[in-house]
Amino acid sequence: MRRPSAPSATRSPPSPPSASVWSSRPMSVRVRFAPSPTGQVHIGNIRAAIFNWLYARHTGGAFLLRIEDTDRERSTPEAIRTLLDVMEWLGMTSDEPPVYQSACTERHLEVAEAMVAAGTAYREDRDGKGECIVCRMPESGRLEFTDAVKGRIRKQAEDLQDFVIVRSDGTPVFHLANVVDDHDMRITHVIRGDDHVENTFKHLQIFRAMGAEPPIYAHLPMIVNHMGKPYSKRDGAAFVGDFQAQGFLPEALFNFLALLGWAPGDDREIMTRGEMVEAFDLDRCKSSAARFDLKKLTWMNGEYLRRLPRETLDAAFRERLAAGGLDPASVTDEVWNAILDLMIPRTKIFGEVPGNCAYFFTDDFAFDPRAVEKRLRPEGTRERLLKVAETFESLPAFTLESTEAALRALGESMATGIGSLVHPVRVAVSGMTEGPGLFEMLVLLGRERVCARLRQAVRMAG
RNA sequence: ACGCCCAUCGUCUAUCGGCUAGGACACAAGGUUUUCAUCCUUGUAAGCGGGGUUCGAUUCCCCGUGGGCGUGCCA
Repeated sequence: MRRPSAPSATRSPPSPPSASVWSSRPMSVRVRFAPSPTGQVHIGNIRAAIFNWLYARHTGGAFLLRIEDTDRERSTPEAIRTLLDVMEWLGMTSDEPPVYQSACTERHLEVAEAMVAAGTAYREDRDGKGECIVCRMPESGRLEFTDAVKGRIRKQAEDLQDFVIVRSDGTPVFHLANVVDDHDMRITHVIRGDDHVENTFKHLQIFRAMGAEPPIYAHLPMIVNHMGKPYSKRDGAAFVGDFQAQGFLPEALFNFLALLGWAPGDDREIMTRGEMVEAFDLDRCKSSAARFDLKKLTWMNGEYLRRLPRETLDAAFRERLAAGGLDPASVTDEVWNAILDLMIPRTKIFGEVPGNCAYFFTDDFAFDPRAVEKRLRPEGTRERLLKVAETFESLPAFTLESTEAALRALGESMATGIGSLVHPVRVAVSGMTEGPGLFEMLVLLGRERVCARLRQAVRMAG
């Protein structure tokens, strides 16, 4: 398949897209994701990969991976590993062995030479750096192509300039390598970012020079940040790895990203892979930029998270707690399961697990300053906390019912109401203002720990 | 500067000339309990401006405006 088809000697202009041998019969779709491994995979790039993947699956075609590793500096084995890992994490693996662009350099140069021989390219010394090879663009007329998502796109030849395809140091430039590889991989649809629309004219010109039928191009709108500006690394989470680290689920990220620039047409949002594959199509893709809404992703992640089987959640909680320096085994199985029951509905991202559950596993948990200020500082809290501790200590049994009854009784006798007890107690034992029902929490922590924490909190109280 | 592309609630989007403009996130209120989350109900909220075409424009055309991209021996 890597065979060079001899570039035709046709002159620059017409070269009608003559029906090639196989174009008369239904050619099966072949798409590719062609990232350059930089060590991180950008969210915009992976979205392009998702659309390629969906299109391949929808049409029953092939999804291929081409690693554009010609930048030897950055394309380290680790960077490539990261890329492959991300692809696998999201469940998108190449249907054929990945093509490494760096292995195709000779072929690229061979095409360039053939273009020079045919007159569709020429050698020139542009800036005294030595001779490079330049591709000839048409000098007049109008160029156009039909983009599968943007429709007809045209440009006057005057607005296009001849461009370098081989540097004076003998290395092929992106445009050449990209096109030759797409050709050799028999790519039928190039689905890529918006930022490549203008390049398409150059690419088409190289295809023409090769005497080959160009693929169909589909340009996806860009993803922009919350400010509406192009999403960059400066925007915080811009890489797939960031989301992975924060504990987002691959299925949720996939679903969310698929909905940026595409919609099934009905009102479905949460969809299975199969549903997305079935509903996906290029002509349902939008052509305007989409903003990345972290809140919606977070919501969607929560939806996916809560549908996970118990064992998966159990394992994920254990893993996250351990990563946060907490020991899940420090509580009994019974308590552990009760904690899960309480915390799962309150979890949207696994990354927040250690922070939200710390007080169950250690006495050395953090106090939210604002919570302390609001619930512990107020006048009289000290006395109330002490009183609660004494009451709890004198209880015959420390249960859901007994603790609640005791606190209510105390609250009524105090005129400040039960709220003036409940809130400070919560902060005293957990360090925060939110969490499971107070009495469930108390019982799980146990009388000893609760009372100790109440007495400790007195020091912070007003 | 020139060229290309884009333009519906705050955000993601539906609408392929008939719209009382639909859904989701977020937000607000209520059901609820001490908080938070979940769940349910309800509510606020949109067609960038100006011209045309048409019986009728969010939908088609033009001009503005705004934004993005491009104009590299970067990818």
